[in-house]
Amino acid sequence: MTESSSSPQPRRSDTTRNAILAAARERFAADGYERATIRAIAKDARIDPSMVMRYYGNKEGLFAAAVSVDLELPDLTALPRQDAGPALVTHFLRMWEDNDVLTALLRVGATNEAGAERMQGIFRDQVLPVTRAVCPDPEQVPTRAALVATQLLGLALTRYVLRLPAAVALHPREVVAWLGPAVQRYLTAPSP
Amino acid sequence: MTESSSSPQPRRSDTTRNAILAAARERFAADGYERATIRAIAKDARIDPSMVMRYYGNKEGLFAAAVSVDLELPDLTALPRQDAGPALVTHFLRMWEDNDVLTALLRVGATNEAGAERMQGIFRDQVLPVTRAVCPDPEQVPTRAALVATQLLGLALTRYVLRLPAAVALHPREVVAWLGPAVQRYLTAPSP
DNA sequence: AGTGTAGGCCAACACGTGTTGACCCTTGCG
DNA sequence: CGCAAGGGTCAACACGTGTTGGCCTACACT
Repeated sequence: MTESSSSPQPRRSDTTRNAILAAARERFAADGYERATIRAIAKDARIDPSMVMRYYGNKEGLFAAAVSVDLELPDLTALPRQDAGPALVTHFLRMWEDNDVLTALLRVGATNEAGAERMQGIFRDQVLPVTRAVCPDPEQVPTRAALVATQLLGLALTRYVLRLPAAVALHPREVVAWLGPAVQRYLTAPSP
Repeated sequence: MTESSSSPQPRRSDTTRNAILAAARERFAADGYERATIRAIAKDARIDPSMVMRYYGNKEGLFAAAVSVDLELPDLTALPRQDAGPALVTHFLRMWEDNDVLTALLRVGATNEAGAERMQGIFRDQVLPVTRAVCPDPEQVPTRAALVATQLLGLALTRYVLRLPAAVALHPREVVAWLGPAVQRYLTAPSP
């Protein structure tokens, strides 16, 4: 029970709110924005659809509340520079494996303009800074970060969204062993 | 009753059919499956929505007819083995730049189960064989093809769907220079 | 010419959606 | 106890969707 951190008193309805958010995350991740209906989410949360509106205003508000992403990216300056790539891949893999939100965001980002913008924001606010810490030439930071995103989001897409069998079958160890060096190269290798 | 199916006479309605398909491709690419409405497609084609049903049965049939993908992958055995990666990247880049269908398919694949299955089919029927021609160990073919897909689809996702500014800004030459070696490594480098 | 058939439009149906407002029930406090 | 306030439900609205069937029109063939 958290009471003094930001919201003064725990409301009696918090469990319902959380149930709604959990159900919303699941359905957005599974179905995307349009096909995840408020009625279905409410049903999952064992609640009336109108409660969703009461608490979150409208569908967009629900999505905004349900999908807030903190990649918790590690501080890459803390380890040897040539380990950054594998470390990033490892972190992403674990993050995606047990986090509906990321799949939801990717699915929605692929169809919904607002979703795409949100992903751009995450890239700008979370990926770029971390890249900046590792990459020598500041001018190359956006390019290199974009290349990294290319590879990591491609992994997420094929493995968690499209579910290409061959991509799903990869053992996490294999993924790190293969993608780690590739990402490392995007981060620190001299421009070709 | 009518003519044979192999090379029938050009029907009077072919221009309409093509207009519908073109409009469908555009809208599916721009909006994804659910938000691309038959009414909107019909309007673009300057036609009544019911014509779409007459010619393609239902929305799913329209999608199936509109999105038929031939990647026209080059024969990688025709060039030096170490050029396969850059050649693949170059080909994909050109393919995506002027082909709505691919973006449409990716968008739909991200939300729609049927779309995802279609992408799996393309991977199986078109990407796997080409990889097989280049990759020495047959047992590794699925893995390596999946890795390639990871990188190439990641590029398409960030550049054409999410439109991350830094990914859009990359000059095609840069893309090839950076991704070419990465793809090459996935194809032919010894397993790590 | 006449006529059958394919091309095309219109209006409507059934349904599912997001959203709303009126109405209960429980809780906590005076 | 009484009673306000918030948590929760019900039924309905307005709208957009995929889809259907009836009707009109213009061409092609005999």
